[in-house]
Amino acid sequence: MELELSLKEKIVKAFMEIGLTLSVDEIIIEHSKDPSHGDFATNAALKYSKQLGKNPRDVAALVISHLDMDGIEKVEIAGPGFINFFMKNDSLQKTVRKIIEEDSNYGRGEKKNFKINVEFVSANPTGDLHVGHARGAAIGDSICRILEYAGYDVTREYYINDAGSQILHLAESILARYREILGLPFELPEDGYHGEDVIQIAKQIYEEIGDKALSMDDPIEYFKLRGVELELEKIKNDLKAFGVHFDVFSSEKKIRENNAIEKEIECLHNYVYEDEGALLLKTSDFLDDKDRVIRKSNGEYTYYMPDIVYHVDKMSRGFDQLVVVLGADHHGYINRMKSAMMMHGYKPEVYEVELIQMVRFIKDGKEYKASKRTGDAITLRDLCEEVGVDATRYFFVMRAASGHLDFDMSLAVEQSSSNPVYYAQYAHARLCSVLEQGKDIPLDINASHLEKESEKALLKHLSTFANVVSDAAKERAPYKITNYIHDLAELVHSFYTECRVIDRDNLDVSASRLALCKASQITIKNALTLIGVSAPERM
RNA sequence: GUCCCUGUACCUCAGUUGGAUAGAGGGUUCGCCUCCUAAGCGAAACGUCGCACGUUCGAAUCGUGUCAGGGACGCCA
Repeated sequence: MELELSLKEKIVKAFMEIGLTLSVDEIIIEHSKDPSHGDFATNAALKYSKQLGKNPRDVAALVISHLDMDGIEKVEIAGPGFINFFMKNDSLQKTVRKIIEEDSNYGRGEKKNFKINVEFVSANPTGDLHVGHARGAAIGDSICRILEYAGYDVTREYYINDAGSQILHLAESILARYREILGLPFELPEDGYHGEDVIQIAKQIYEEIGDKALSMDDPIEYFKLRGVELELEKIKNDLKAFGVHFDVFSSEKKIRENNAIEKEIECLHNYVYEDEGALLLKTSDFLDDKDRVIRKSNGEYTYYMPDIVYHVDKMSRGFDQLVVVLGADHHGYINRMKSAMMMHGYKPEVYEVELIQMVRFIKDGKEYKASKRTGDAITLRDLCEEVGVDATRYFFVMRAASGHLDFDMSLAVEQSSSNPVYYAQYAHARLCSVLEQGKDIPLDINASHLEKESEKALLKHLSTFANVVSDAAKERAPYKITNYIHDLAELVHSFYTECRVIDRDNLDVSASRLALCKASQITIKNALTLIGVSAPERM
């Protein structure tokens, strides 16, 4: 069993015996930074002394007198009433066996039977994915990996806006380029897409069908369809190269079929009213500061309307929770959608938005704006080529999503300790190398010969992995994983420097240290996998 | 004007949901390879946690006010 959890249960039990019922979640275990404060500490005596009507130090003494000391070396009361726990070595050492036995499942949470739909990227299929999408992809995908690992059922979903006016502009732009290829007079639409990719798509369509589009009844409809397909194909390829896949692609066009929008309006009729020829939804009855237009006076629906249908559809597919990763400019949109969900009787919490803040690129100390190749905004493909997938993913998730991110491109390609990606990967490669060289020595999975401070510090950190995963999942915070990875790599490097692992004259110690190496290697790899970064065996 | 986010070392950011002497990386300075990967380790310097009250045993963390920066507020998506 998890070291911390069993400790929490012991504390709960002790409190129960002195007359206070607590749940395990209410107990906070801290990892002491100062070794003289023990391995773990709790503030529970301070926190609940008032409820017991005693002073904190007395409560601490009482708790200790009722504490099950199995696995605990000694306990101290410190300061105003902290309880410090000094664990027996063997209880820490048990984590080594646990990690090696569970291997690639170490840190995995129990099945929660809780279905979460995570929608991310959802870029319009009208061009390449740019930086904003890239960070959304890295964070969204990492959140999914972490949630799955923590035991949730996760569906990764991409919403394709394939019905709006921007798709019309795309089709018109492709048609213009198509006519250009055929040597016919053409005119690029003002709101069109003027990029190189549109020319490529026109070329491909010409290769597929020759000049047949000219004789079609409705060539625009064809170009819409094929254009979206081809743009989407490129997006999928870029995402695949970035290590991101989706379970479900939902199409706005499909959502609009079968009068679904009209039915939805009928369903919401209690909250719909007309004003100056437009149709509005009374979102201000809920969380919004004003009502929102759902159908313009010219009869067209605003984007908001199919979005409502789409999210109601998601809920009808049986999810307990919807998570949507959006750019920070969509901030005003959240309460609008929550309001619509509430009209359907859902709690507002089921619709949860993770806002992604802007990324600023720094190169050679200066802000860096444009892509080398196209002169336009930096694309996901540019990043994969210039910086590489591992570094890009690591950098994108290493800060809280809600914060602005400075992406130092010079640092990201640097192969040194300054670069956090290589720092972590190097730790993994080093461990692999040692394990390879000591492969003839049988591992001591009881890790019975670990005494040094650096060994114990490493062990302690390894034992907290599952807690970190669970926390990162609840908070939708992949950066907590990168923080964990960094700390782990640091401890590994310290241990490696202080402790000679392979020592043919001292095989007992070597066997224990190799087991510790194996456990560390597994944990680093599992953690890196959670953010989609590779764990190389050699560097 | 209304609402949201941010304010911690020279720079970029953590800070375990209110805990013990506020941390890490970059940058700067110094030391460490005859030995498992020096893509590494160790040490030094760097702080009014924007500011002021309040809540309590205890505040970077919670509340109120205030200052500064960014963003959102369309019959756009």
